[in-house]
Amino acid sequence: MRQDELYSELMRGSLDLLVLSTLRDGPKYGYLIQQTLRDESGQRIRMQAGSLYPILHRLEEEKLVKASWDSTTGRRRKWYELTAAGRKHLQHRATQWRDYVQCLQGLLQPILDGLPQPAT
Amino acid sequence: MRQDELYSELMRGSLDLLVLSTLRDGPKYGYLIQQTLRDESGQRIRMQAGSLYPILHRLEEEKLVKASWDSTTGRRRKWYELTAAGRKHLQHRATQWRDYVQCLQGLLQPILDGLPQPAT
DNA sequence: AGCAATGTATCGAGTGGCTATACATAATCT
DNA sequence: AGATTATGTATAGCCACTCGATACATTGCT
Repeated sequence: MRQDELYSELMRGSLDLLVLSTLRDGPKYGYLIQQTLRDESGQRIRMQAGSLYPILHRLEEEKLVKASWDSTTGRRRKWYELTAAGRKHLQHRATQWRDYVQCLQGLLQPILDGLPQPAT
Repeated sequence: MRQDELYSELMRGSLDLLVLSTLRDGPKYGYLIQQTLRDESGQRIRMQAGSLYPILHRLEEEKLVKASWDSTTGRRRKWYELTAAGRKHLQHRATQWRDYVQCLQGLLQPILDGLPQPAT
């Protein structure tokens, strides 16, 4: 656990999905992927660098992303972008995730009903 | 992977949540938990015995479920039921899951839009 | 008698996330 | 100028976990 009240546990099954989804609109480098997840989730999804980079390397090895170093700036940056296969994979996994959520919803709804609403 | 087109990957982060949720209406034994998940998910969620029993033992150790052997029938059955702490834990995890889903929804919606609808 | 379903359990292999650590550059503060 | 913080990528090792295979016993069916 750790990380106080974050989603570390739940993220286990969808880490690659999280990473791939941040690349949907174009290339990003690792640190920027972290920031994107953090910001777009209202500071709730925090992916550790030690988790992120191994995932990126694996995705690269699986030809789902393509990487290239940025040599123009003094700062070393490795940009990742979806390959065609990567985009297809992302769509497949996203669809699968939506279906899985629907499955769980049925099981959890009776529990969630009768519970106080979350702070919106 | 394996298991063809099931949710093995996605389930990784929510296996204990799945198990606990089947106990919400009363005690069940392992095999029955498997059947419940399978049936209530339209045959899509299949938890292997090799995954289920270690989880149940861990939950028991964590005092989230209480187990007792059924001695009346010839068939060995170990019934599990939620403890007070277990029910609280379940509610907490269910809430957390709902919030996490909402986070991901935002990231995935643009990808899911423009994709063919699933077979309902 | 033979086979499938029911029922619990464990082991070994493979995977995979996370903490800690390392290293380097740019920007900001004092 | 020196120190600290933010930016940026990467790896090693520990730990936890999932799953397929396997084992064993009972019940029901043919």
